[in-house]
Amino acid sequence: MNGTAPRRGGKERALARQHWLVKSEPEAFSIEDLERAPAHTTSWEGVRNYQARNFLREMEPGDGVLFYHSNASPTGVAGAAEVARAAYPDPTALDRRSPYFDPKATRADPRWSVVDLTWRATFREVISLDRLRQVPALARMILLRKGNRLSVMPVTPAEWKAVLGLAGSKG
DNA sequence: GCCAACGTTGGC
DNA sequence: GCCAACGTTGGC
Repeated sequence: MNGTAPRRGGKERALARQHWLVKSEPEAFSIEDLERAPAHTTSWEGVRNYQARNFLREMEPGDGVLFYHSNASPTGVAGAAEVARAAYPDPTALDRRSPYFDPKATRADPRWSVVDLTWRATFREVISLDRLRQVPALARMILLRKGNRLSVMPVTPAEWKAVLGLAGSKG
């Protein structure tokens, strides 16, 4: 008993994959861009909101991610991805030439995090906001709450299932 | 382009 | 610690 045995943070996390939604303006980075990226994978850079960052830090490899197009036509869920690598420091926060540079970030305290995401699917049609709002199972989705501006947010298993169901059906 | 909603900053 | 000013997000 040397007290160094690692404490697993609860079995529930090891058993249950979690689900998330990330937003992106397709003009900046779209689901098609992710599909075309090397190894279908990108690091999710530039999150500069603490609540969103904290969600990034909860992600684990294998978690499912809905990919949402904001400021688009139509705006809506455009595809799905998967967490490929858990959170690590966002290098763009320390890069003076990056639009995401944060003068308050330091190597000792980088402040911001990224995860790596791998493309899983591009939906044949974007599931529009209007469509999402019609689905009773999604009534409480964070995405649909008035005034919501989070760019990274959790999705319940039921919501995940419902959205993928819409993606698989004709709409 | 407009504007509501929200987060952050900074003066006090 | 309060809160007004400001900047940003994102739907329309």
